[in-house]
Amino acid sequence: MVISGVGEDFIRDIIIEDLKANKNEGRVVTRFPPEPNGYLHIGHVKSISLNFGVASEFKGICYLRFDDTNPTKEEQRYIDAIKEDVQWLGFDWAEHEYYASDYFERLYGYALTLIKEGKAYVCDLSQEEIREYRGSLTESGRECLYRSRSIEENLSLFERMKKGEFEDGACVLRAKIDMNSPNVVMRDPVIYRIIKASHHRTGNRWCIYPMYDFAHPLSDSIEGITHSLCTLEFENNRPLYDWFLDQLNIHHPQQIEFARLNLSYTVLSKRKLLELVEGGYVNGWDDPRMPTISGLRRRGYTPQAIRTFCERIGVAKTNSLVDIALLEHCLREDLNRRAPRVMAVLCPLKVVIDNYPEDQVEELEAINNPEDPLMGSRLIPFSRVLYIERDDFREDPPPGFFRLTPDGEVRLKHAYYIRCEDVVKDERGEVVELHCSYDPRSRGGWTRDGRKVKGTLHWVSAQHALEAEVRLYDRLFTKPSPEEDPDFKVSLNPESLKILSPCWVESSLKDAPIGSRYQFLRLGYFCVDPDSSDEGRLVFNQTVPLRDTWAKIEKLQKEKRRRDGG
RNA sequence: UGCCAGAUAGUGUAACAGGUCAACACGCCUGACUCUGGAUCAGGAGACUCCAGGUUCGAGUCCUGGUCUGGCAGCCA
Repeated sequence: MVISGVGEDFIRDIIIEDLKANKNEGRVVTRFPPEPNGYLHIGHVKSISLNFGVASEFKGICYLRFDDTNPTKEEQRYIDAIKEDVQWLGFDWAEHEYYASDYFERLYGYALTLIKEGKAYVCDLSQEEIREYRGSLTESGRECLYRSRSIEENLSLFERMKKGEFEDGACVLRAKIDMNSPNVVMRDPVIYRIIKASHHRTGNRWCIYPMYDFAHPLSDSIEGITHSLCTLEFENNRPLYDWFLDQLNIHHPQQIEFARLNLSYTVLSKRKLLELVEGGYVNGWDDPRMPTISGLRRRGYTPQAIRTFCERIGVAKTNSLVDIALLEHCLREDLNRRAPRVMAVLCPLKVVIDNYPEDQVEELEAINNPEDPLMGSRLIPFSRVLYIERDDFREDPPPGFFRLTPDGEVRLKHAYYIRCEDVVKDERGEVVELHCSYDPRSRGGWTRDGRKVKGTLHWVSAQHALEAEVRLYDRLFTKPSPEEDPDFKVSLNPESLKILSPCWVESSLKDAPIGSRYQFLRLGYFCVDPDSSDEGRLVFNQTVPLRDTWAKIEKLQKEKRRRDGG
């Protein structure tokens, strides 16, 4: 029952203690309760992973419950998207798909019980008046005269609310608790409001809807939840959560709060993500730059990488900001194992092998994944005209550069050693073509003479290569915590998307299915974007670049030069 | 001048009911290896555990008092 290795946290500690004490007869029941008013993002995965993880570790069960108590904000399409995302992540709620709206009748009954016991009343105060009467953080509130209405009157009024006799906002049902409570949440909170709007599941059956504070604990109780895990901002609401359950004297789950995930260089709030979508700052909820599940999926993230990440960040009560580098590390770790290697040239530079026969084509063997021999190998065509990466040639190489240079020799991966013999430039002095010679003895990328050739380049045969569009992504924001600005959009990264075209990829990618992931050798991981078409249009998304030691060295060199240069 | 919560290397988490040199991961730095400057491997730097007192043979862990940070005044969740 105790988890091996990592995965211990204060919540699991509590559950272990509860189990020892035989609380809940040894059952562990959790739930993931999204409101269907937006798309899931990686912050939600922390909660999903916790709830489903805890349940499975303790031989319990986790439900998926839609918290759909506000018809003005919720939509069926969000429910569909949420289900797809949770499923894609690999979590299984089996037949336990529940809706708070399924409990509306029972919740209404509980409200009647409270009224009958003199613990709830209908209040006619306007929204502004309620706010005034509530007092402030430092001053206690005041009781209004509606608070002393008779039970009969409350019953009849509430009935009329339900029947639709009043307009939206005309009155509300409130719990009668304590207007002087130091906790503002307890100052007679609203538990039912009138909303004459069609609900995505109950249609027009109801015109009164329960508030979260009322619906949530009762839904948890109805379902027999044992541990109700939620984020820190609900800490203040816990006394109210407990109050309803105590007053109604029904099954009482334990609410436990943990810190939500914050990730550097992005925002994780539905409201802000919606703003990015609606403001056209990104191309929809599934834009590969978005931290939404659908965005990450389109970007090429694997469910496993995301789940591993959520396990490694741990669960605690301190507000924290997790370095996105950890997410990227988990991603690379997973992709390194599973992604087949292929060759692709993003910024092409033409290379002509002068001593290679004009119309000869050779098929060379290339291993698909050195991390996994079982993935086998494939044949790739080699011919006289090739493309290599522009960055892989320097006419005037900086120290430590061991790629192609005038008169220098490098290895073409899986192919031959080549030597640069001539550099062709256009009228502006731009290098447009390289003339090289190859060493026939080095076929396969190796010679017996013990020659040391340090640089190895990826390449693609010009006549065989497929044209592709490649989309490069960078962090969405330029600051680690964009939310610290009054307008988080000021630190949006203007270079978060770069479109490269034409790029050239090896011919084996011809029928690569949408979503399939590859390592473009020496460049990074890429996946096929849905914008690709059957007619041969190929679009790749950069999922994450490979660690690039040379880029780091060169950056340091440049910085040093700038400093020394004064 | 309210209530609640939190504070451990750059970042995130540990340290089991006070007891080996405060651990692990990411990141960073070295080096080895390598047909990916990838991966892998080996090593290293980095924390007076928010502060000040106290209890104790012994405190990150307990007590007292501070400081700082976060949350709360929707008919949102």
